[in-house]
Amino acid sequence: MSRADAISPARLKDAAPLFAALGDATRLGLLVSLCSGGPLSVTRLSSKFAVSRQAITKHLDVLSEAGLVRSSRQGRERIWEFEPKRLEDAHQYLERLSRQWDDALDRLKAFVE
Amino acid sequence: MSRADAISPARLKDAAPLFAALGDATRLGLLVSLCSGGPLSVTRLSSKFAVSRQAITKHLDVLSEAGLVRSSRQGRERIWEFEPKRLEDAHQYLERLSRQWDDALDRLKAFVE
DNA sequence: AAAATATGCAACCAAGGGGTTGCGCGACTA
DNA sequence: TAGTCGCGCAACCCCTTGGTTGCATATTTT
Repeated sequence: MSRADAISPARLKDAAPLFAALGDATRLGLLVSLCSGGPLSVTRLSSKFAVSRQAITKHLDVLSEAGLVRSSRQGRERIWEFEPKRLEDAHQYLERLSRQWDDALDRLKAFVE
Repeated sequence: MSRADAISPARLKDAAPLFAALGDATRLGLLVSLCSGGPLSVTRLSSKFAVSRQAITKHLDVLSEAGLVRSSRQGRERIWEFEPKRLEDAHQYLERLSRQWDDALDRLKAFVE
């Protein structure tokens, strides 16, 4: 058990933009909407927030770039939907960190005894 | 099981700065260092990265503001250490999101049948 | 065909972020 | 007492970000 793999710099560079995408209240709100409300169009999403449609589009682009969301054209609408895979990545990354912390504590404990 | 609590806007506003703090490769690197390497001083941390000591100080301030790290004075040095509680918050937040997603899928499934 | 709707694209703007350099000051060390 | 070491503070810089408005374009709807 435990004894986590070291966190490589490459993995850091991968994880940072992912967390950065999550680091905005509006974007988190969008994720929540898409998560629990199913696929939605841009304007329908915009109506839930206090900023312009274009601003929402930019946020969706950021989320898309991070792989947290996916879009498809349907007639004159663009429909956005949640993409759970990348969220799992973020999850795993946090776990890796806290596991590393636990290991360090274990080592310290072993050293004291 | 499941049927997650709704994610309140208040919680969004709390989570966003936390993820934002994690959204930078250098800061993630600092966390990894403090996580597995134990408490360290600013200059000692700086030596591990390609940027100036002052830049590292700024990053540490951001992490501290987010509650991910804690500092204390020791002689002429300032020692920084990892603070696991907030990381747990981030972790829980992600779980809440994915649980909400799973619930939505369950509802859809139930509807189809 | 005309009107309405949904989106895309571009320009622009203010603020914040990540980085630097320079300097001053308190705290150890020789 | 000098010197060195570790930090903090402030000013400055450039680029990114989150936001806006205005207009063009494609797709329905009437």
